[in-house]
Amino acid sequence: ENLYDRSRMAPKTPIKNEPIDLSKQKGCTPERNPITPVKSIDRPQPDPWTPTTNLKILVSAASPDMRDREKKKELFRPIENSEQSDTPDSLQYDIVDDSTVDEFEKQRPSRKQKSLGLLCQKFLARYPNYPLSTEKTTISLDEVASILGVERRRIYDIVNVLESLHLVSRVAKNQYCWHGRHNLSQTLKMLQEAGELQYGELMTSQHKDQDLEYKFGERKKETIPDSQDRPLLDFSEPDCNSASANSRKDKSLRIMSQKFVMLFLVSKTKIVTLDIAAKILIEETQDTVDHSKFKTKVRRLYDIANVLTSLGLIKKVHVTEERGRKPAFKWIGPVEFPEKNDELRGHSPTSDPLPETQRGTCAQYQTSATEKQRFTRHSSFNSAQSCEATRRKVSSEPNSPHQERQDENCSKMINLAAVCRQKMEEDTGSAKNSNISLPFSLLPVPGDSDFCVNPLPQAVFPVVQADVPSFSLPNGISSQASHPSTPAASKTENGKPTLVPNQPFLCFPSSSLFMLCGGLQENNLSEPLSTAGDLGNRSAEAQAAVPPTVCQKRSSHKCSSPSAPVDDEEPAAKKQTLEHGDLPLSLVVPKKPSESPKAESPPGSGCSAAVHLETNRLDLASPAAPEVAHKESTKPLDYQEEEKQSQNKDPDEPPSGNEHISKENANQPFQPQYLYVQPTAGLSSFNFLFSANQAPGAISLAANQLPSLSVPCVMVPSAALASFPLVCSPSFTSPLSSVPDGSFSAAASTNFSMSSLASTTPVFISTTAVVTPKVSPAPSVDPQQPAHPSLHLSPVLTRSCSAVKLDSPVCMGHPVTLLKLQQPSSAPLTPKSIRPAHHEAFFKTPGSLGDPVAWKKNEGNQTRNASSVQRRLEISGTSPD
DNA sequence: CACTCCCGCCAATTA
DNA sequence: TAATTGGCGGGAGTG
Repeated sequence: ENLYDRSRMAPKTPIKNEPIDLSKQKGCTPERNPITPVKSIDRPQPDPWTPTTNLKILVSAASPDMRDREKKKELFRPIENSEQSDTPDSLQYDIVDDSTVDEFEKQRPSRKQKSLGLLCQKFLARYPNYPLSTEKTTISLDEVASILGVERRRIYDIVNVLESLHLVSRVAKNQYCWHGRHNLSQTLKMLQEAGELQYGELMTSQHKDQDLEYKFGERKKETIPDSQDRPLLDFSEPDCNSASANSRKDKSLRIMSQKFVMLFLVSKTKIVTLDIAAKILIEETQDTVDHSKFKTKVRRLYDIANVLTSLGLIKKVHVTEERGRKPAFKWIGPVEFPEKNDELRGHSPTSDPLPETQRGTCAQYQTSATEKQRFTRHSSFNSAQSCEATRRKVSSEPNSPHQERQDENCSKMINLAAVCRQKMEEDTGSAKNSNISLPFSLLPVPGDSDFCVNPLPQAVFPVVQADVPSFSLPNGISSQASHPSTPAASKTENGKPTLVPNQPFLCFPSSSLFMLCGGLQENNLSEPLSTAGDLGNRSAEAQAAVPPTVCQKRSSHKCSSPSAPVDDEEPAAKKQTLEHGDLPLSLVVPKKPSESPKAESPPGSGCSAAVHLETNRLDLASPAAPEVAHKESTKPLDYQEEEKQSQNKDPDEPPSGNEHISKENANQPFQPQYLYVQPTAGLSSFNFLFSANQAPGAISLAANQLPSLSVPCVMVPSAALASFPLVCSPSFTSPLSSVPDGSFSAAASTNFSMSSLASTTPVFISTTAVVTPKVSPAPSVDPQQPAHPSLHLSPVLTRSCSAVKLDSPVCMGHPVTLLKLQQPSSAPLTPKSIRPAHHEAFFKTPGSLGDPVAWKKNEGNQTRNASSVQRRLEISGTSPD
């Protein structure tokens, strides 16, 4: 039949047919006519664009076989078209000339030419990215299929994915409506939100998965089945199923596509490997994990990926893991959706103006985490629902099962996420660990196209690759609460560091930095110390100060804490937040009452303290990224904090001073953020990372017990460490700390720094340490000075920087800079040599985090010196849970 | 051999 | 019941 048409057509319309046009247009973005569909109809076939076509026809005529082939798949034409676009016409011509047969064969589209991605491009080329609102472009599947010369089945593949992104909607049978990308950002935003909810945990830990994999490595793979086995998975699905029997739809490519996109949006690295995605999706499905299932999922993912690639949202990359190179896709689409982000952040420089709607969303976010979640869910779904409603049953009522489905999906997703998480945890060994790990997970950011990540087994974390331009994390990823506190300032563009709100880390493009840190809390303090000890560099004292015991305690705390709060719905929200927070913090939030006593100070005080801390952080950051300051300024830290507190409190019991506080701390802190300060004038050679968040309280406990130090900051001379950047951990505040906070006394910091300097490591730094009131080395510290959060910050920083800078002999000879962060006492750390191990170590964290204890022990062992520093950081990250 | 992923059977849905 | 959708996995093309 086709042949017929073609033959006829060809002659007729040698014109440029759509197909051809399409191919070319696509690049451009065909806005040409919205109406597209019509045309296709008009011209049944695309025709022969080029002489080739005619030739082909001739050829086909000549050889029946050929003809058959052609017929078989109309591909013929379309293919040719594609080919033309792809390949020089000359080839075709030549071929023709030579021999019909050969030519034919050659012409015969290669597999690539028939690829879904190419097909999709052609498809997309037909429609304008941003159609006029007025025009309503309808798409006739049959028509398109014929035009493109493919079977309908293929068109479904494309349309389903596009539909998942709301680029099209189904209007009626065989008819879709083209919307273009007008709503794409919104859709992505929704997906991001939904993804955060669903996968946030996971994703935050996305790496986790990877990490887990890494860590557990093979084992895990083996385990995969295990994971599948898990009931969790199962139940998750049930929901889905129960919700609706749309099993079929649930599995739909459409949903998979959305989930897949969510993974990207939630992923810090923006890179998702196929196998991980497949696992996650499978989990959701709860399917038993057979290999076959996995394979099937992967196939589907390729299908989806091809379409997304055509949309320019992702690109293929490879991630090198221990196991080897794995196919992965990197998100290259918009990461931030201005709308919301802006609000959340305050205003991000990068933000684009966006629709009001988004804003609204933002507002909600602010409202409360819980609400936010809901909101997101709804919003996303609603939109989806609406779409669906529209789509499938136009005739029938709006609320179609579809909606339900989606809702279900959402729930599923959530479940899945939970499940996954659990699994992860289990895999990890302990939930705690897993959680912990999550926070850290940074994936290496791929630079460009080929970015390869070398995952170290240990280093889960990633090493951030310098090249990575910038990646910013989605704001809300893990815990919303956190964000607010740190509005992230992301400057990706310049290579400046990006702050990610929730993220514990900031990535800097510059190669020199690495960072790491987890949340910090007392743990941090303690651990770091220990680690430091490991390093050996650092002052023994400091190390000594840090008692391993503390760590343990922490761990215990963690455990307890997690259990407590999470449960209710709110809790759910909270949970997430908490967990996230915790996780990142990783290590533990100590809960000891005893410790806390100081911390115990009334929650309020704690809060204040926290605030201060944050402020401080901000300050630090500010220099580097002014915007941050702005943001903060915009939003008072206090405010944020308060929110957090409130949230925290709710779940917990407010009164319990110690624990409560600790929790709060944990929560807040968990998102340790680091600010990267670019070397400013003064600091020429150093790069600093500051941890942005710290839990104010976190330290507190430690402090009490541990007199010692926390190392708030570490500075590393960039030169020396070429590869290293500095990391500073901000101060932690514990309740106690709060006092100290106030003071940014330089003296204290200074002292530390000095000590620290001793360490071999070139790096150095510390600043504020947490001072224990008692022990604090630097008595001088002012307990209270500080305090004003936002305000202070910037000034402080500047001050500190300038003031502090020293050339310290200590460091490798490099001048050392001290940062004073805040607080009184500080313990200096030493990052030791950092280098080698460090990456790994850091990365590992997650895994290692998994076992805090282990870590501690390890630390004791100090097997890895380098890592120690990292570890610390990591440690700090611990979460109470 | 591993990675991709095309192809189309055939079941689930819809008309 | 027929047509439309779309899950699914065999197995082919590529590197």
